[in-house]
Amino acid sequence: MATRNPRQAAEKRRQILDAAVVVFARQGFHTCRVSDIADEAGVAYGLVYHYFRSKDEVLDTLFLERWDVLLAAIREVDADASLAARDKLRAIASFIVESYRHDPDLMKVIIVEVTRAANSFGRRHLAKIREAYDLIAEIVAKAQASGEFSGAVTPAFAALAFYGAIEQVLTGWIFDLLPGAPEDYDQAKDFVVETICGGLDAA
Amino acid sequence: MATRNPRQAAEKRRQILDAAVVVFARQGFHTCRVSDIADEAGVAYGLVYHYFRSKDEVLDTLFLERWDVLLAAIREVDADASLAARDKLRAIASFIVESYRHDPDLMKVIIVEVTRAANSFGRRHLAKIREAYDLIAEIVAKAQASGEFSGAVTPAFAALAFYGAIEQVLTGWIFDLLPGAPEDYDQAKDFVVETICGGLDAA
DNA sequence: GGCGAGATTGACTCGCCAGTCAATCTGGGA
DNA sequence: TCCCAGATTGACTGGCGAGTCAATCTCGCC
Repeated sequence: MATRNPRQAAEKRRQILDAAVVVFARQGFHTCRVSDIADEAGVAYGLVYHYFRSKDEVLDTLFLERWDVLLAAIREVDADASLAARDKLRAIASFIVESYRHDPDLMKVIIVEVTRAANSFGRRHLAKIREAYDLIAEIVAKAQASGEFSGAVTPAFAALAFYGAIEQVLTGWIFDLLPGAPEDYDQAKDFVVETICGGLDAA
Repeated sequence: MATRNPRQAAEKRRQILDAAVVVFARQGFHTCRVSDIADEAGVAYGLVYHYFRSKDEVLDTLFLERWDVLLAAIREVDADASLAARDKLRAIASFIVESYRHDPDLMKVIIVEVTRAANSFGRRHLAKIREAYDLIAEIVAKAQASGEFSGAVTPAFAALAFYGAIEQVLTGWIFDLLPGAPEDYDQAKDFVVETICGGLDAA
């Protein structure tokens, strides 16, 4: 075989994906040109099309890669029977916030260009996004059955409110609507859980 | 003056705006062509540019018109000293849900194309959108000062969670993630307030 | 009845950029 | 050393659609 080391090919592909994250985060998916990605990656224009069928596929890849990690994390949390529902939600909130802390550009791209892009990409990945809602709803449903949560609200609704609150906070950080210092990250995890589980009402 | 009845000009303009709502809701802002708007309005292509400087300005106009109504509604609710904070939030949730019931296409366009379009239009109108968050945060802050709400969470955070929950529910209706029958609309108002104020925890 | 300001028309221009492709390079195997 | 599959290059094309503009129409006024 005359194929170059397949490791190197994978690295080039990765290099393009990483460059895409930077460019998408900086300029937005629709505003940037494919040549911007190639330039950022230090690679010729055409090579992007050697590794990906289209500009769309680059973003799809970034999203699916990361979202599958998120889904796996939620499933793992849910499987831990020793955790109360409140702690499970805490763990999920924590995972998402830590994802943002670890790679804010990637999370920005996923939220801004996919999750919140209800037309273009959000619509295409609706089923995938919905999986996360459903998993969270399942946790709520079990907690309601066991009496840990009240049954005043449907699980589907609770899941939407929970996920919506987290996403809104990340969006707040992304667009400087909310202070985003390191200590705010940890506080946010508590705030989300406290608000959704405990409510705003005085005790 | 040789100007045609200014009433008729205003009506033509309105006609174009209404057509734009239909087209944007159906096809999305980026996917539709200006000629689609003109066709839907039963008007020549060029006339759109007689009344609006650009395609963007059409959407800007739709958003600002409606958002100002929302801001006015929130201010009015807030000004009513006889209302508890919980009731104020209930009234705001109700107003938004009723807006959706009354004109789902318009609300879809505003949410999908502006409010959640964090890059393009969402960014342009960030300050305007933020006004709503700030108004809600103010209500929370006063309730915390009076002891109605606990101080466990910052007002800015509570406002984001509250607004995020409502928007997520509307998004759920828009994309059929959540049942959207008439009775669900009224239930949703209670759910949002119940979740944010009362929390999921069993009493 | 005829004038003219503004309304209305729609064919056309023009820039942009995703995607193509033929040419060139490179490195591992024989 | 030579060969060639696959990697890499970047100039080029093709289509699309926003915005322009000169021509035409319409209606209120004198």
